[in-house]
Amino acid sequence: MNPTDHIPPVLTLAEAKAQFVHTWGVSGANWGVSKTLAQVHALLLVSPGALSTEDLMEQLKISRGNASMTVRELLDMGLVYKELRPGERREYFIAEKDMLQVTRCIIRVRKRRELDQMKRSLDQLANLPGDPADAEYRAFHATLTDIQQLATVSDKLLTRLMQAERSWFWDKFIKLFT
Amino acid sequence: MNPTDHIPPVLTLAEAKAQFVHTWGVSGANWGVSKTLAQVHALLLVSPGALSTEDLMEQLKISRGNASMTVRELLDMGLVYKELRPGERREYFIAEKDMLQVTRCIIRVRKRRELDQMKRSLDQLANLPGDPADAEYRAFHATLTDIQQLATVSDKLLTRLMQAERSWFWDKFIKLFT
DNA sequence: CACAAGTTTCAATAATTATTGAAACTTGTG
DNA sequence: CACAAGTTTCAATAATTATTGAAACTTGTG
Repeated sequence: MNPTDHIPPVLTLAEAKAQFVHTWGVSGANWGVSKTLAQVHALLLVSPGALSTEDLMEQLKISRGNASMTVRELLDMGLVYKELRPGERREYFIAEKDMLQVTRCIIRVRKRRELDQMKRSLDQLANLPGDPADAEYRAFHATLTDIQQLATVSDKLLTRLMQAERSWFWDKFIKLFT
Repeated sequence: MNPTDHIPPVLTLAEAKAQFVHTWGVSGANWGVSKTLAQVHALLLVSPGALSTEDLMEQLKISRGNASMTVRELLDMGLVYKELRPGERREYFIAEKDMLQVTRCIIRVRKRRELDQMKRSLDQLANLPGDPADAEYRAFHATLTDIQQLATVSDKLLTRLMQAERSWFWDKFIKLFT
């Protein structure tokens, strides 16, 4: 009896990939993107080569329209690239595999959606005139200013993280926290 | 003509508060909590005193059930406290006004929902055995390891931010980025 | 320019998530 | 313990968001 015979792999590679796609899909829903978007991203991340719309439809069992729109959104986010093959009409897609780049894209997209928009509304409100002698006004204004300051700090932190070079900020963080 | 006569306040305090509640509600939706939850939080943040369920229902035009569940969720998150008044059945609620505390609560809740759960699933997958001679397996494993490392760094960063004392980490960040 | 092989759009529909409101429950008091 | 004054639960419904799939569109080629 071969000594490795009795240690069967728990999952085949294909099964592990499928599970990753599933997991990433669930996580995506928690992150505020659609399950399909996360799954398409996951599938492209673990596929060595580029995939066509047809491949995505088939492997994830989604419609052509869904595949088309989702892929376009991933292209907009910068998480996926088009791969054109000479002499072929069909478009292929390949994921950005460098996790530093992926992180940057995700931070950029989420910052825009979650922070920038709020900041714009707050700036407007915080500058409103009011009677500085009115205690209620002062309280309101103080709360708003606090929130604004927080938003500003978060903004700058995220901007730095986004621009970080692997060599500098990133390594610094890894060293600090690993 | 008094020189200030022709500069009427653009909004009254009440209007500004209403607008803040609205803004915070819209932002809340982008942050992955329900609009109502964000609005209740906003209203409590800008109210000098504590409010009852009845007050919330009336001011935000929401049902009793909604108010009750939303307030409980905010209590669970640690963003809102109960205020009990001797001799009264009715419960009043007051928001945590210290923005450092508020930030901690939000980080904690979001980390749990968005990161911790994903990390658990990933850890399981990344430890799967496979044939190290298989290039496809190595690629898959490398991607997973990268993601895992990223998740770990994010986790530690957020944990630090969460435990940060105003005097230390917080000021450091403010200085670094303001 | 007609056609083949694709992609994109978008109205209809399905799936999901949030909200209502009435009934059940809780708790303090005479 | 009966009642008053609240709170909570949860099934039904409303609102929102995601998905489908067919029609319109695009683009390269004989």
